[in-house]
Amino acid sequence: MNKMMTKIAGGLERAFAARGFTEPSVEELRDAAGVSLRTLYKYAPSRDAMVRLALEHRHQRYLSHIFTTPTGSVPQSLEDTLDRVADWMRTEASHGCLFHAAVVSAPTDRSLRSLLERHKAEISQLAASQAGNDVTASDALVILEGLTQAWPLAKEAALISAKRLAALAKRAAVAH
Amino acid sequence: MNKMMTKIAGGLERAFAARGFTEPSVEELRDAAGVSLRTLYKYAPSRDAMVRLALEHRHQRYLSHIFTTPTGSVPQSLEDTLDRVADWMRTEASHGCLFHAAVVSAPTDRSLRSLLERHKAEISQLAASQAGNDVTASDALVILEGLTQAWPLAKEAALISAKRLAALAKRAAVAH
DNA sequence: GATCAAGTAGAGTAAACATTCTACCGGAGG
DNA sequence: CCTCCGGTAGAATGTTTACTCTACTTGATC
Repeated sequence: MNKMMTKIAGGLERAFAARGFTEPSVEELRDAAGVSLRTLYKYAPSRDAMVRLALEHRHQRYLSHIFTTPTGSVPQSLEDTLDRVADWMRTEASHGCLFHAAVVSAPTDRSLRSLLERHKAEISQLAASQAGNDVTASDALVILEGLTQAWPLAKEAALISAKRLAALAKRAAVAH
Repeated sequence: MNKMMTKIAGGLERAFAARGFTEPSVEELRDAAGVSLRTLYKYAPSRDAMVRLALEHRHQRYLSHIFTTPTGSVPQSLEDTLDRVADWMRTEASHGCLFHAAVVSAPTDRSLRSLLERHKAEISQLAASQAGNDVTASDALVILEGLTQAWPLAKEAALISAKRLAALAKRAAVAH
């Protein structure tokens, strides 16, 4: 039941991340979820619902990858957070943010947009507060979006630039 | 002929900007282009070609909006450039970058990806050099992407943050 | 051992949509 | 005058695809 739910959500997330939101057919999504068409539709009664399910799963995984700690090392500064984001990009999201991708593929879907907004608001607030509010949430948002979006184009150079900007913003804040 | 070409390209750009790349049907694109289906296919022999046509048109308009001068005021700093980008977002692209949107809607299309890469490389190099190289192209890329992507979420606050970051980067560069 | 909840496998349906084709029109040049 | 070039209008085609439905299996619980 909940086992089944997370299995499906995980499979859907993988499929959408690998192939985008428009290309995979429902049959392809079924294969990725490893489940029959009937049960897939039971847990997500429309293709749109499959997208939402995948994004909710993604949100949880992203949060725990960036902010929570398997071993105890919580990010202490925006620069730490950026390192973890870069790590995420390297291993999981080399094509960019899945939330933006979802919204862009269905720009009229109101519920996707609000999912995106909640996701980004949570991330940027967490990033700012983990960094001891050396930096505003809006600064954090611009830098995080900049890194995430520039990553596919500039890879490690984008990380270096983002971290330099974060360091400058912090120093400026500390000096009032 | 060329008259017809730019009319079609402009109409397509408007349609894709307003409704995304997946939703509008070719018939809707035809209406936006103000032309018959037959001539539409003459100038863009497939839907994919329509996307490319729209993006090329977009690229020209974006460059001239940001960097060239109707009245003579070329941007002299990255901050000036950011003001012009914000102006563009206010009036034209409140939903985000059309190139990213196109790639995301067809992630396997190699030609779209290279269009995106050329577009972004040109923009960030121009931005850095207009600013007298107070800032690297990679810094400029991160800040520009950050503003463009954060704009739909934070509007004017994103502009303020982006400009502050640009100012800090410049001061740091000037002080070696 | 019967029942029932929850699954698989996959055929069927109806709509949407990209692309093509047929038939027609206006006007500029010879 | 007439003849094409370059356009309009829109019907036809064939494929793709989201979603539904039927028939069957499994395994736990009473």
